[in-house]
Amino acid sequence: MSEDSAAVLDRSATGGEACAGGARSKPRDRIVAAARDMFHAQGFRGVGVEAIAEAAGTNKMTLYRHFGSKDELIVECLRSVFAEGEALWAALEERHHADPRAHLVAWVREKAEYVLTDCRGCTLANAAVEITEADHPARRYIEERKAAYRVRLTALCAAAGAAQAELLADALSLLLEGARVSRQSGGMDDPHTKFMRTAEAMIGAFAGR
Amino acid sequence: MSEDSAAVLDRSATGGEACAGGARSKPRDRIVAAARDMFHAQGFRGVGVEAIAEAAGTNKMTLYRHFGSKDELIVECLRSVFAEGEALWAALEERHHADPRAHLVAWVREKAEYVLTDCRGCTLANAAVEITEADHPARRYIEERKAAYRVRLTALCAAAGAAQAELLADALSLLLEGARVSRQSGGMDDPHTKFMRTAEAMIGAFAGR
DNA sequence: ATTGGACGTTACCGACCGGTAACAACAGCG
DNA sequence: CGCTGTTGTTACCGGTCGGTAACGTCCAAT
Repeated sequence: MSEDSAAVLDRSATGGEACAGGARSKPRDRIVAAARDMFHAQGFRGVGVEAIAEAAGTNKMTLYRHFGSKDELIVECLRSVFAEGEALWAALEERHHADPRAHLVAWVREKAEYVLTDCRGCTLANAAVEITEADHPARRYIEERKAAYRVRLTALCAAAGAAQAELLADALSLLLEGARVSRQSGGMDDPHTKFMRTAEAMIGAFAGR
Repeated sequence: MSEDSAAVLDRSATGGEACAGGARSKPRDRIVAAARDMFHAQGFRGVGVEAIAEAAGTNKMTLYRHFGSKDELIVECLRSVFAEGEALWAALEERHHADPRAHLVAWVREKAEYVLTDCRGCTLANAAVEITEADHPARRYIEERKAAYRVRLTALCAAAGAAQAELLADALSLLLEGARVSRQSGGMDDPHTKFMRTAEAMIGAFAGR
């Protein structure tokens, strides 16, 4: 009952690089990997640091040697999540750098698939819902990143020839965020389908066909 | 520091009836009223029963005489929130019973104003995000109510002459849910404005003009 | 006036949580 | 080899939380 979940999630947390041999990744990386999963699945307030350390195959003391507090660990997890999103965006950009409109609908498709796969929504948005302390460091970070994401999506919509790029970008954001939260609260079958259909219809309406 | 917040929220929690004289409403009603506010503002896991009882001008023991557990109280609060939504819907229906399309855009307007006013989103959806236990009684309730709300909105869209009533209803739901959560995570100025503009444009596209 | 039921008050319980101290084991590296 | 920095282990602290027991108080109905 003690070490049954140790080396299970021995992923390399830096990206997709293989960790040579049977060598475990460094404790810090395992901690943020485990914390990301558990925070996402059970909520930030629903997971204790001890459980995180155990799931990461280490212990609480080591965790606190790398992160000054649970709140710092939370912020680091959000950073990690956002970085992953950045990587996905960069991949899309590279694949469709010549055709912004194709980039945009590829983005919609990807997000739709993500909504289909994961039933616990956007970690950033969930954090905003769950972390209510106004001065929590995670709040500032979330706002920054959501804003940054918005200007990028707006730029893409503009590049795709949208009539009102900002309005289209915001509408798409609303739809996506709504699809993710609707997935959690039930009451709608296949929100990702509805998201994709409406989003693509919207792109068609704003950016010609 | 002890009884400074006692008789402050002495609202009659049954609706709009005036409570005659200076008579306080019953403890049970004050408890759910206080709990609703605090859960909404600070999250379900972020508020303790003792704080709720104190804010309601009573004490923990009385709270547990009315509610078997904190989880039961949570469900009761969700029930109360939903009942309030029902009342608002009924009022709209009565005012626009002859014109479903007017009813629909009035609904959009009302929700837009709500998004503008309240910065902590939909209590039902927040609960779905925050309460991660799969077997929590609140989960079942949320799913039921969201589903019920959906069939009603779909019926309204159909009555308003929408081409694809279900798709329109779901799209509006996505937009609304997205607007509410976007209000919390920042990154967008005036989500309610964007919600109203896109929603009305959508109604126009689906239900003629 | 008596009674019964709802409410208030205090104290308490066990469990958990975030965070820390102290010390042992272990690596790599000169 | 010895040294240094990272990790593992255990035990502990204060605080908070959900929930309960026991008893006192008040009011309303009979």
